[in-house]
Amino acid sequence: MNEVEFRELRYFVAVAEELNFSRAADRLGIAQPPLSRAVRQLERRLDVRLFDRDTRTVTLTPAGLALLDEARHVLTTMAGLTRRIRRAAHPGTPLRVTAKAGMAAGMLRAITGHYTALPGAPAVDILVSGYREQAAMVRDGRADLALLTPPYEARGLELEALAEEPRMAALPTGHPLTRHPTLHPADLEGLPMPRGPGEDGPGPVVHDSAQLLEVVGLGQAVALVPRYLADAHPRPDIVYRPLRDADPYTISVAWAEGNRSQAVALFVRAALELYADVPD
Amino acid sequence: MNEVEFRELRYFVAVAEELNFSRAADRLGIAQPPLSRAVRQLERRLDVRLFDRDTRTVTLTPAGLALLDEARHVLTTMAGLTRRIRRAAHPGTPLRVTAKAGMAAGMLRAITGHYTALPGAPAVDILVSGYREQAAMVRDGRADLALLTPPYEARGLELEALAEEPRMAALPTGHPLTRHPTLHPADLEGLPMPRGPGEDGPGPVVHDSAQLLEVVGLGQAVALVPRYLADAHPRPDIVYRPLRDADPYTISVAWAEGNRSQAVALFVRAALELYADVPD
DNA sequence: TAAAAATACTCCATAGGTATTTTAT
DNA sequence: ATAAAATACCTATGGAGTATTTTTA
Repeated sequence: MNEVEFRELRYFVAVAEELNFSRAADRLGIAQPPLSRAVRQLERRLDVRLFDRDTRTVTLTPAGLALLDEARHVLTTMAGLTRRIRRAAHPGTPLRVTAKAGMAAGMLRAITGHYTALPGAPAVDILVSGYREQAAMVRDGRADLALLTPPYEARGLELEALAEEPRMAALPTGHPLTRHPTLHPADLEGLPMPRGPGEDGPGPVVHDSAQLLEVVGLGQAVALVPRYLADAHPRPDIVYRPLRDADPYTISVAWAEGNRSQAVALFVRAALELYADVPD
Repeated sequence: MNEVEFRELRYFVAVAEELNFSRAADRLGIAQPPLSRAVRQLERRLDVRLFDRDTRTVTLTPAGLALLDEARHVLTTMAGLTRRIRRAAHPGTPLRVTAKAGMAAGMLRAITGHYTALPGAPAVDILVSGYREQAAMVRDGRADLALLTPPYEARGLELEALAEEPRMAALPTGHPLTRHPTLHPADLEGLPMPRGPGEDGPGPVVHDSAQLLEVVGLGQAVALVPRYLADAHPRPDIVYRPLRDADPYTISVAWAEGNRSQAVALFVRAALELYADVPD
């Protein structure tokens, strides 16, 4: 037995995240000594030191850092695979599609309608998902498909572009820039922009588009939003202005790399039939 | 312990490929009963029947078929990860780059020269690889990087486009189509084209570009080849003609998804500095 | 009847637990 | 003095082996 096992990767990731064997063991629900031994065994198998450790501090070696990223990916792939296979076996389970609240309204409803009319198509559950959570939900199998807008991490996903939405600048009413009928991305340079949790930079942190519009309306930031969002949320405290020469949002449908299920393929085909106006 | 383990996937894939527990056990170097039990345990864990089996025949269920593809992918990812981490830990190991014989000559030599001049860049080993084997070599960790031309399976890879090569039609001397100075892809419709091992269709099977040119020269087929190949192999028995409106070959540099090693990043940067004439 | 999977059992390698020691702060 | 990893030792789960039975082409 000289092969790395999943359990060892799970243990390694826990230690790498806690940087403390005792806490990691606690989190894993095992005792500390077996965890120490399992990590040592992994190091032996890979013939690599993954942690520099003394009795007070644990730090990742460069090799450990490289492994951490890849091991996380393997684990989520595995989690997703497990969920998908479990579901695939029980026929009649609805397809789970996730999208941001705002965009889902029109586009996802249209695709779903078109899809469920097809012969042999199962029911569709629409999942609302948190800020920038769609890609992760597809990767780990909580959803079968997602409608995505950038930015997203494409790793572990397969994508098909569906549509391009022009972007609008959202400005607080009365902002000096609102005097211009159209704006250029450079005009917004240096102004505070909202950011998602986890992103860094200046500007207020927002968790969804409602909060984003709120902080713009209060004059705390300006934002770039796709046009569907502007259309769906006319507000007296916000003025939208079209942007010249900004990259449009490309809205894509995504599914887990390697998912060859009939239902997923049908859904993608339905989506492309309705929306495929983007050249490959 | 309710988690699927790596070993179970290996066992499952062996049985799925052999469709015979005894032979699979033999291949795995274990006895048949533990293999049967391991597969049953996997089925219990996934709560899915993977094989329909009686004592005479073993066949994959639809769920099993779906799992096979994904399990293979997880196994090669894991094999690649292991190789990469093992190598990453021993500094000074040369970077392994693979490409087809024909193209490697110019492009890979140029990139390698540019790369090795950089400070901190390790040596580079150039690996020759078999027909359409480059992507697989990167996925399973035998190579760190590859120069690829279509068609290839992008799963598990990250890519950066480097250059576009126009395609030429390779025709046997004296072929009626050689009377036209340029051709259109439609002109070749229906003619026998060489194919790689594993591809199906009419036309002779070839393993490398030398064989490909040979069968063309013998009048057994016509072929589409990138221009560098035409330039490198002028032959009296073959006439090359430019193609109008054919998709060019996009030559890309590829590395394993998630490989964030310094040396790989440097190499990609060196490649892009020399060849990045392709818009993103 | 013969080939192949399942069952029954035995064994032992190893994952995991408890108690203790070592080490660095 | 203390927090945390390593070591020592024990237990038991379950992975693997051998022998045998069951099943069906």
